[in-house]
Amino acid sequence: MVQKLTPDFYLQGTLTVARSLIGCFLVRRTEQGDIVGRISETEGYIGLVDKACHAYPDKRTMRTEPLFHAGGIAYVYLVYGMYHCLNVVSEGPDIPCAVLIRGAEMVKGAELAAVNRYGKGYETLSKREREHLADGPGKLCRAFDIDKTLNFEDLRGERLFLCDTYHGHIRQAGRIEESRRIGIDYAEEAREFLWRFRG
DNA sequence: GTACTGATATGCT
DNA sequence: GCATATCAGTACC
Repeated sequence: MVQKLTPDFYLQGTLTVARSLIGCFLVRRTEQGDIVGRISETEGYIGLVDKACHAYPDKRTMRTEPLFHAGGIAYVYLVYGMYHCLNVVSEGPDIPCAVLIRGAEMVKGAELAAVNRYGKGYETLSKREREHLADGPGKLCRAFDIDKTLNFEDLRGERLFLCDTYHGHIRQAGRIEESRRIGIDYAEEAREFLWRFRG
């Protein structure tokens, strides 16, 4: 059975959501089957106080629009002209914030993920390739076939959703490590915030 | 394992 | 024009 995260889950504080997402399952439902990963790394971004957030300080543009919606939808954007990043929008409407999904461990659909990432079957991957299928935000989006067509997508929908139980797999999170976020050296004091979670 | 480099498109000054 | 919530490849150790 599959237990999707409830609407209330996404309305909690961003850092609570970021922390609670560790161990949850990200499901990408495609015509060929489900691609499923256990979320292992997240980062919180809080628009009103966080210079690293695209919506700082309360900056509402076409790009940041999803961040201003109520929690529970996807914010997908392009970085460095090449890679997509998936965020889970959190908290209520008009409070721009989200959780970046930075990495996942494959649970199901590794074959599909291998084709998406490397254009070849899982069995033909090197050990190195197998271990890095979705261990970064850009890699995860490639593996899960996530691009801007999923921007604004309802995360309780059919194409992309989050759950804490997926057919016998149950959320497990032991100790969760907090650390500084990655790739935001421009963000002054916000660099120091311990808003990255791993577990 | 770390260090460096180049590729690339979009959103904003 | 310029900066960017990244990655793969290479060269090391």
